[in-house]
Amino acid sequence: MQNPLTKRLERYVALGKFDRRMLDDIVAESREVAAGEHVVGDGDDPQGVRLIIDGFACRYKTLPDGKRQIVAYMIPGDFCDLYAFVLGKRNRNIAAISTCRVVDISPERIATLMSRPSLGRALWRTSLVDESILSEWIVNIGARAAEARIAHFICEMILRLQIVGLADLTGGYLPITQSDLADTLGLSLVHTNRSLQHLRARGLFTLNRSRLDIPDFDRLAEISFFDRAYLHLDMATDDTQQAYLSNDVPGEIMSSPKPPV
Amino acid sequence: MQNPLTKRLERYVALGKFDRRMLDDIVAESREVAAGEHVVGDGDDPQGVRLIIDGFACRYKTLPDGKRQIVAYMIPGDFCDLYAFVLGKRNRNIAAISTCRVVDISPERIATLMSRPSLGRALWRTSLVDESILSEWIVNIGARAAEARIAHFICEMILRLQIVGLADLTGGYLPITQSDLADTLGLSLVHTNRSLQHLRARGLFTLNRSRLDIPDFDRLAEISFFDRAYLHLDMATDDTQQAYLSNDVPGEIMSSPKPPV
DNA sequence: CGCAGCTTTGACGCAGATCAATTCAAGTGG
DNA sequence: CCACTTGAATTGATCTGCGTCAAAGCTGCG
Repeated sequence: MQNPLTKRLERYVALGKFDRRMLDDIVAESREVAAGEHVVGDGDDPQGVRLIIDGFACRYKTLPDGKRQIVAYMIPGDFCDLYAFVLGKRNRNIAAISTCRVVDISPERIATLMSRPSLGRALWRTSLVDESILSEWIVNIGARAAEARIAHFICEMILRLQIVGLADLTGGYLPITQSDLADTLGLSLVHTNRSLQHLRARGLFTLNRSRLDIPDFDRLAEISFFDRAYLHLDMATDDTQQAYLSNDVPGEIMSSPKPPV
Repeated sequence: MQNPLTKRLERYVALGKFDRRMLDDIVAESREVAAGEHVVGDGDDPQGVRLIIDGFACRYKTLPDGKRQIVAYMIPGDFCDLYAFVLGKRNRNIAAISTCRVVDISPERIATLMSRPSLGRALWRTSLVDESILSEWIVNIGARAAEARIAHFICEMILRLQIVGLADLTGGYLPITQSDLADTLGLSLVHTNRSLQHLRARGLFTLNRSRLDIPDFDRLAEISFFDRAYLHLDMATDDTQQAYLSNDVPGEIMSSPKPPV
C-alpha cells in the first residue's frame, strides 16, 4: 500500500526506487491533530514544512470584521506550508477540519528532498498546481453563481481525493461542514444550505455527515463548467518540457542542509 | 537606470554583478504588443517564458457563458507564464491591457537563469509571491464588500507599481478600465462604476484615464483591511531561511539547456 | 465629423445576505 | 437508558447589495 505522498508526487514525475524509499521514510513518523486545532502549533516556532497524510486541513484568513475566508484545502499527500518555507515566512492559519495525521518535515530533510532532481521537480510542480487551483478558485468565486460554484468545488475535491484513493467518481469522504463550504465559496451559510438542498433535489449530489455521493458526475461537471485541466492530473506522462527540467546541470537552486544562524 | 526585472528580483534576493548583467542581457531584446492583443501569439507554438518590461497585461479565463474573470495582472518586471513553463503547459489567455513591451525568453535561457543559485531562488520566490497574491484575491473577492474590494485592489497595485518605479503612495499609472476592474473583482460594470464614484466622493482615490491619484493611502488601506505582508516586499533582508536555500548542493532541480525532442 | 470605446445614469428585479428560531444527530455523564 | 449539551442542518421572514437592461454622455482619434 502506497503512502499518499508518493501517490501524489507520482502524478507529477516518475519516481525511482530510492525516491520512494525516501518518501516512505518521511511519512514514517507523524502526529495527530484534533479537528479544529491548528496544524502549526501556536506556541513553538515552527521550522520546516508540514505534510498531511490523513484527514483534512484548510488554510484560511480571518478579516478584522470577523469574516473567515478559506483559501485552500489540504488532503492526504498535500504539503501545508511548503511555499511559506521557501519564502522564509510562517503561516499559522492552518486548521485541521477533521482529525489529521501530520508529518513535520525538518528543513534539512526538505532540502534533501529538493536536492533530488525528480523530487525537487515534483515539489515545485506540486506548488504550481496549488497555484493553478487558486486561480481557478478566483474564477469560481468571481464568476459563477452559487449552485454552479458549489458544484465546481465538489468536482475539484472529488478528483483530488481520487488521486490518493479516498474517492471515486461516484463519491467519497468529504468531512466539510456547510459552514466551511460557505466560508470557502464566499456565500452565506443559509444560502449555502438552500443551494445544497436544491442541488440534492436536482439529483446532482448529496453531502451528508462527511459522506459525499455523486449520482452523476458528468452532469455535475457540466452545470459548473468544470474543466479538469487545471488540476494537471496527468503530467508524469505528457511531459513535454521534461528535457529542460531534468538532470545534469552545473548550478542548482536548493542547497545542502545548514542549520540557520 | 535599472531594468524592471532587476528591480523586481532584487526584492527577493541579493544579486551579484554577474546576475545583473545576465538580466540586462535578457531584457535587451523585446517586441511590442498592442493593447488588446494576446501576449502569447495565437498561431505559433510558444516556447519558453514571456516577460513584461513595459505596459500592463492580464491573465484571464472566459467561461462558456461568456463571463470573463481576470486572474492576475502582469506589470513591468513580471513573468507571464513561468508557471506554465515548469508545468510543461501553455497558457494563451494572456492579454495586453495597455501597449506592452514583452521579452521572449527561450527555454535554454530560462534554464540558465534557474541554474544560478541566487536567480533560481528569486524565480521560485517570484512565483510563490504570485501564489500569495492569488490567495489574497480569493479573500478579497470572497469576503469583502464591493467598495472595500476595489480599495484593496488599488492598494495592491500601487505597491506593486512602486517597486518598479511606476508609482508612489500618492498615485501612479494604472491603465485599467472600469470594465476590467469589474471582471477582476467579480462585480458588474455598473456597480463598479457606482462604487468608484462613491470612493471618489469619499476622497479615497480617483482613477481617470489611466491616472490613479490617492489623496490618503492610509485611509484607503484602512477601509479595505489591507495588510501588505502578503506581497512579501522586504524579503532580501529578513531572509531567515536563507541558510537552507543557498549554495553548494549536490543535486539540483533545473538542468542544462537541451533542445526538446 | 463621426465612429468606437469608456463612463455615467436611471429604473427595476433578484440572488443572496441577515436575523432568528427550530429541528436533528451524536455524544456524554448520571 | 435517558436527560442534557453541543454542533450541524434546516426553515421562515425580511431586506439589500448588487446585477441586469437600456440609453445617454464623453473623449480621443482617424
